[in-house]
Amino acid sequence: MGVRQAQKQQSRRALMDAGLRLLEEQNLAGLGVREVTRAAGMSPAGFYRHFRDMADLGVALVEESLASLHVLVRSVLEERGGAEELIDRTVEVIEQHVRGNRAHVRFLARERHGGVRQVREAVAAELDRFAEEVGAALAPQSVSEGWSDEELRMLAGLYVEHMVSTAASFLEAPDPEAGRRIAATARMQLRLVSLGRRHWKDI
Amino acid sequence: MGVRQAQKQQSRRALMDAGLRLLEEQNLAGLGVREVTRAAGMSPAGFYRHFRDMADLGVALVEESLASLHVLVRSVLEERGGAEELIDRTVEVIEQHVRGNRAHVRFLARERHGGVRQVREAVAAELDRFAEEVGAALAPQSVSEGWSDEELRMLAGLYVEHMVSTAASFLEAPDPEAGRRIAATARMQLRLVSLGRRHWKDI
DNA sequence: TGTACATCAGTGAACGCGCGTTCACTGATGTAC
DNA sequence: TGTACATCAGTGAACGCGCGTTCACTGATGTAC
Repeated sequence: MGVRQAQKQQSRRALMDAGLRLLEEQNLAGLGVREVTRAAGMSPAGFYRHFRDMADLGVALVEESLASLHVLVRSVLEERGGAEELIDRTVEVIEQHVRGNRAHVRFLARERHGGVRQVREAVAAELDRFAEEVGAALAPQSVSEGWSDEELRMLAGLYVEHMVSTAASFLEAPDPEAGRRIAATARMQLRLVSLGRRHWKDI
Repeated sequence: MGVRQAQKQQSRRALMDAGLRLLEEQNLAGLGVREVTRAAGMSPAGFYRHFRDMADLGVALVEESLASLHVLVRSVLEERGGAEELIDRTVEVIEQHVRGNRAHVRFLARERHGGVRQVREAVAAELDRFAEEVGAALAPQSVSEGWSDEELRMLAGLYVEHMVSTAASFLEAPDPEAGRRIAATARMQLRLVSLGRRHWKDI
């Protein structure tokens, strides 16, 4: 990649970083081209060398945010161990991810039901893919014996939804103590779901 | 109430209705005073006879939206019957509520993690109150024997979170068939949680 | 009931401002020979 | 290596526009007697 390409890439990053930072306190729909370019140290017109409009930048941010979330989900699904350890590990990984990617997580929580259709749809489509992936990982487990595709999808959806809402809760935690309470609650909830899962086929 | 008061009330309603309608397609943070007054058939300056600013109108809408949700939650909690009927009834009530209050539900989903702090906090506080209320209703049930306050709060939180996410799903359903799928999934998820709940004290 | 005055919801004009987008441009980087 | 031209990321000025908010006002409603 030539110097010019590298510089362009750098400017694009600066715009996305500025956007991400500004979006911690406001909605994508309320974010302005001038605002972002100002924060990125660029002239307003320069924005258009990278994005068609703000929605376009939003979609780019969704892709980036969900890519890092994808890594997270995959890593949890690959873990092996007893139910209890898996639950502890899951909650721990969510908490760490939120800590390390506050802006991305906040952006997703905020724009998931936000005012920009393209962005909403991108988030929804990606969460569906997560659910599918989780479902595929649950299928071969012995506890899932006799489960239909529909039942697996239902369970996967419950897990994904729980992950999202737990991440959003961590985001709002005002202090470490609140974080610990959220983690404890999330672990109990996962334990309860796991129990229900084990007894699903008891008739 | 005199004629003048009644007319003022009517104008206030017109502003809130216009806001609610406009917020189906955008965020509160992106909504303008002129936009709302135009939609409500009032001059821009008239807005300030009713609200300090848009955030103020937002908080009024939260209160209204959550009042109707409160009625919903209460009605479900008061129902009596077998676990299976209660689950069916719960999902049915959620679906009906979304059908009859689309704009309010959408507003809540959108602004729960939206860009206006006051509004976010109002929603969070009210959802906490719901969870507490649900917890109080669960406590006396025989299945809850031996459950600590913490455990009851954890379960109540799971139910409230599930209600919110199910309502949001109904909102996005493009056709009746999708609605039926969402309802079926929600019922199964509640059944699974109910199973976990019954086996929570099995050691 | 009638009259004189007070209240105040809603108006219309005005303000200064920052917005998104366009344009011709500049000058560093890339390419062909 | 050097030269001549092409590309194109980023600039700075300009545009027209709708914004939030203020202000003095109007006229219907309310109140006191």
